[in-house]
Amino acid sequence: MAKTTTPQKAAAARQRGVTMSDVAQHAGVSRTAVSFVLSNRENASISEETRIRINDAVQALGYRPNAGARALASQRSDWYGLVTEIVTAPFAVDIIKGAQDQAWLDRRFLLIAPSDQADAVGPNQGLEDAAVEKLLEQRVEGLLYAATFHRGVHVPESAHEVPTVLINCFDADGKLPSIVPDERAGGRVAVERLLQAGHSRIGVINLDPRIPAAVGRLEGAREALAGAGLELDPDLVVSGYATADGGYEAACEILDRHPKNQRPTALFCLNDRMAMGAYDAIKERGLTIPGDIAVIGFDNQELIAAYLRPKLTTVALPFEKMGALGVQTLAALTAGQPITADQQLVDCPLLERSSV
Amino acid sequence: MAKTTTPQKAAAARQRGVTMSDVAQHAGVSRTAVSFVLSNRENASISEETRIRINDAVQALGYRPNAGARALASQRSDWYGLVTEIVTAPFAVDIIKGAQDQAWLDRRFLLIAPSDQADAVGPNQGLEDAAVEKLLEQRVEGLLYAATFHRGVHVPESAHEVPTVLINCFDADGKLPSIVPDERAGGRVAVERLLQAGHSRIGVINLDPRIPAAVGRLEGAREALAGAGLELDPDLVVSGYATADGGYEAACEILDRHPKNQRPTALFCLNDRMAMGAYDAIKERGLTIPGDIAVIGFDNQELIAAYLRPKLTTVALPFEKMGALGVQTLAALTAGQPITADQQLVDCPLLERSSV
DNA sequence: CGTCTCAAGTAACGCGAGTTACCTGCAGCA
DNA sequence: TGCTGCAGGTAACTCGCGTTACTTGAGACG
Repeated sequence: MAKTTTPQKAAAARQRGVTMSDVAQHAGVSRTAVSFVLSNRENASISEETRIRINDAVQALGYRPNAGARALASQRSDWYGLVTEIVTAPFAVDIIKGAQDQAWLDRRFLLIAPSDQADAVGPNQGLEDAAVEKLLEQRVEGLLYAATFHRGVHVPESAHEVPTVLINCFDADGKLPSIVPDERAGGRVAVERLLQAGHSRIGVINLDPRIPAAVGRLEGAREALAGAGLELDPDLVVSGYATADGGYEAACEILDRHPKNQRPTALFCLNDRMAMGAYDAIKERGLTIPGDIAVIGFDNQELIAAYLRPKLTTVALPFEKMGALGVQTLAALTAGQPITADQQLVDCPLLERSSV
Repeated sequence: MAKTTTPQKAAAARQRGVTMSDVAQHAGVSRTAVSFVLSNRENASISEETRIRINDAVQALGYRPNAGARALASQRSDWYGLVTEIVTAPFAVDIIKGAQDQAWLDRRFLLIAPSDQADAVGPNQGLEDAAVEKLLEQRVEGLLYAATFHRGVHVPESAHEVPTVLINCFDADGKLPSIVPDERAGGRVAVERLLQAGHSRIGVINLDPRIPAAVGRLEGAREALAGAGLELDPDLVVSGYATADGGYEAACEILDRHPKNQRPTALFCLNDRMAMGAYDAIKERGLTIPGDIAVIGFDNQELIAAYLRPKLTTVALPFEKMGALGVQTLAALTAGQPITADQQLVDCPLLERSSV
């Protein structure tokens, strides 16, 4: 914080763009010397005295390196590209946060390009060609692709020109490394929590059974039950739309289908929005949470989970961590690590609140 | 879509970096000619024939311009910097979306730099120096600063070196242009809607009365009432924390404070989270929405408003529009329009759902 | 037939840096 | 004295592209 620059001087100078040559002239040395000092060159022989003179000149003139010129000369850009539909469909924003923070730590820049393929199906699903093309024009050293929900995607050819890592989705063609949530472990931990609370009749409000999240979470639920010597009762599993209304309807069905004494005492909702609807169904019937019926969700959508009454116990999707891990993985790849199609599973931690 | 490049060839070539010179050589012309064709130069005299030859060469080699080099040579970068805490505190994400989309349309790139000043108070509130510095090193042509909630911010010196526009906040020093929601009009439209539905005893669940949002929205509410010859009853205004719990408590107070016949028949909640809590308070008392009590919110936080039962009628904060407008304003400034400290107000539209 | 003009294109410089190869002078050593 | 070696630098080339000034050849015109 030892800036001795007078703001006026510095500002005025910057307007016209202070270059290394200006600094060199001011310090009475060659531009090369300045370059050596600024890039902290190991084996450069610059006396302590001139090093100081140069640094002083930098301060005095308010010199600021030109990142573009540096990239051009050094053939390295310090930039990663992030293609994502998250900007378009604001869910899983924490992926961006995690990636941003990690990139910032690594002194790299994230160029974010929007993709609007969230709901696309068919040949063009996945990365958007135009976005990738634009990013490659910026000479990004690597690409990240982040999806709003866990699924398989197709990646365009050009993305293979630089190291690429998928976040919250995986390569349908099985060539690229990816970072995805460990849905199965998450489902297991959720149901284990319910078992631990003494529940044995557990209802499940399922998602569309074809998506990876549903498959994994349900599988995990089965494992947990099996661990307690129980089986998943098909009568207690109802699928619905992934919305509050869907959850409401599914919960109504589960609750009304059975006589009181065979009714489940706990509901595992495969996402928080459905849990939100389930709350309504339960309350409407004069039942209490968690007294009469315990509820556990999945996703940890803060706006819902933290604001429902009672607050919702849920399994969190590790968005931020996945984002950070994506950047770290990409860093390793750009540093020369061989590219494999590994799928890294990230833990989904249980968030205890008040609904169990 | 008439790409005739064979993927293999193009990809291989790109690896080593196809330059303009390569294209020139392939087409049998000078590099200058290629440059002229690619930049669509008005007064360049290039015959149709060679123009085609050059374009063919571009396709054949899979040439991709180097954005950095272009910026260096032309002294213009096509980049805007967006400094924001939204990445850190994912609210108002639609500002980013709006800005992104607009920038994309304008063929400009948005460099997003995180700031974590959301809750900072004091001298360092506002833009983060480091983020701005980093962006200026990238030679962005302008800066945007976006806040998660409407407030005054302080901007560091260096941000004044390039055109800067504030989104969802305003310059506490009164020097920079800004884009903010028209809170007052929003408050007015909300209460007018309630009046129109026949309500005359309207309760208000207020935010911290010191923040601009509260001031504006309440002012608007007063205007609407005045328009109907009514006044705001201080007994019907309760402030609370901007959370569901805060709204719950405030609603309880308003509802229980008065005998049944003097109880308000409608609640204007100054944000949706508080409305969420108010719902609970109302339902707990065996009252229905909107039958017994109408509720109107503010913010249009989709996850809440669209999933509450009944769905919440609310006034939307025009995040996306503000983002787009920010980029447009910045474009005008970088194009040479004089910089003024204008504060542009953006309309907050009413979103009719089912709670009124 | 000589000159002028214009279409069509090219050579060469500069943008702001990184990087390599080279230069200079002084100390040490035989 | 003459040679070597090294600390302390510098000149010059390069990155990929925009841009200005200049060249060349062919047709028009008097």
